[in-house]
Amino acid sequence: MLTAEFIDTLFDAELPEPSYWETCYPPRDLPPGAIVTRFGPSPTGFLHTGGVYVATLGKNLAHHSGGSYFIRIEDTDQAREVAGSREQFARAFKYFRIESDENDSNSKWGPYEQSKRELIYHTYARELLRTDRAYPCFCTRDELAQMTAEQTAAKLQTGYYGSWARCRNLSQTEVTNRIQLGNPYTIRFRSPGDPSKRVEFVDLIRGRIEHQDNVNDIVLLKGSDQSPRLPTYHFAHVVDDTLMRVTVVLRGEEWISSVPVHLQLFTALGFLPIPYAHIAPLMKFDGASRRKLSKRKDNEADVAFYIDSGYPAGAVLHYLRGLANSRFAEMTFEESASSALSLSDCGVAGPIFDLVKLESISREFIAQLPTEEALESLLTWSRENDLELSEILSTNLPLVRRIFANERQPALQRKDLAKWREFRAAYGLYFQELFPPVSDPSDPRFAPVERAMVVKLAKDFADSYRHEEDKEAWFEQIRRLAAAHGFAPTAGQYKKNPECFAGSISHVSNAIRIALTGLKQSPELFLVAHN
RNA sequence: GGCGCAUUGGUGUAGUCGGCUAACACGCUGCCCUCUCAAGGCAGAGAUCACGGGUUCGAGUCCCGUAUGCGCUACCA
Repeated sequence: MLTAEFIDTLFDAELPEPSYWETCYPPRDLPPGAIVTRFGPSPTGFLHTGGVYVATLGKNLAHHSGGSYFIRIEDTDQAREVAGSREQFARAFKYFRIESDENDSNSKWGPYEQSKRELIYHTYARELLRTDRAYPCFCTRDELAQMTAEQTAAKLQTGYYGSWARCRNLSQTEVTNRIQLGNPYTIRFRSPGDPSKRVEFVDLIRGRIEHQDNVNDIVLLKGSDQSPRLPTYHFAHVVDDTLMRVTVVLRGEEWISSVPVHLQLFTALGFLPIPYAHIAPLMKFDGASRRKLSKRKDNEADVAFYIDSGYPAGAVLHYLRGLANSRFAEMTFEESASSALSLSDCGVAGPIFDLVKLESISREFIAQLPTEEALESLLTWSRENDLELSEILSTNLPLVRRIFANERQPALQRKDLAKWREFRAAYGLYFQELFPPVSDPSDPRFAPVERAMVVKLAKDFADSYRHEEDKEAWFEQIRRLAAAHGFAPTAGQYKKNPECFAGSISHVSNAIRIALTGLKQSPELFLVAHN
């Protein structure tokens, strides 16, 4: 066992005692039952859809209980950090309304980046050394890899335990010597685990879970040759969530296996364990099998996919809530946005993230959006993702407003847009800049109406055109036009006696449609003509 | 290999103490409406509730086993 004096030489002489941090971070003054949750993304790339999933649930939980939700950047792996991810995160947090309630300037429980909490971890690491619950380990990565290979070859459990834990009982003299030689070292936890023991704990989503006890002497503090000298996830989780006074740890189910270690750490540090809620990960089909939605393989795993395509946040969030708990899927958008999540009602199997379903929800979402909100949403999206469209829209604002008022009025429920990126294809016909007019009467799109007929129809339509304000009256002139050229004036008549006519009214209106819009499909011609 | 978690139509789920002729939404097919596309209306196909045992008058539901999938087994989170 190392002496207290020796242990202190391993750390900064000014390093505070635990009592200091504990007074810095008192429990929050919150109503009874209030829940504090946190979301801890790592800046190792883009924000994962699963991150938004967990974050929005955590925020819901906190807010509906009168508690607090915060984001803590878990940047303890400096080697894997990707430049620019923090900016990407900020954009995504804003878009999906999962911004932190707390930050370094409005709260005393910060800092909210783990790399800035270095001293806190050091204090507690020193504390564990002092009580002999931790020890310095000089094993190199190569040695560790070698050890794992041997264990695998011998079909033994891999890890740093038992006789494999070579640095577990180093004498103070050995430790001193190796430090003087300049050997870098980590601080490892002296696990009190008993391999024959099983631990039991209650998960807020899954109920009782049983697990083999942890026997691994996991790393607490990473290499002494690094600066800042940061903790592993396990250690940071226990220290931070305790000091930051988190009351429910909501995280992915991949952490279930680590709970025994975490429980040991809470005990070793004299902390009270925090209730866990392990949520199933979003899945994805890959051929016949399913797998976790992957950052590498699936572009819908990157939240930028939704932002750039212009899926409204409200639609995505609604879908995500429904995935977690199907009760939400049955609700209206307003209800689901304002209802409290119940952890025990959450599913335990990883749901398949289905883009088709999202599109359906998103179409409905955009369709029910009040005109002004839809307009605002479209303009915001185009400003950031389609500058050309943005300019066309802003120079034609009255027209855009009219289109939205006529076509996008919620009562019509025209569900033709799942995302704003589709606006060009669906509504470009209203903007001269966005479609090439069809002027060639032999254009194949007019088929089966023949060239000569196209010319006649177009000429007559233009010559006799009257801008009627009533929809039926307006379309009546198309019917007259059709009848004048031997086409059936209604689809019903053509259907009954196709041999009596040159064609159906639909052929005529299609010819007009194409001439007018360049498209084979469009909203009602009456609306086209009036915008 | 060890350990954990999961498994209800194509997809997501509901199915509280066993009473199921297994429900809802999306998707799919057909019809109706209709100037086209949507939307809407109507109808339909699609599930021996992963498999095998057991308990029971009765099992999607309880128990045991198997399979499959996912995860953990890192100085990644």
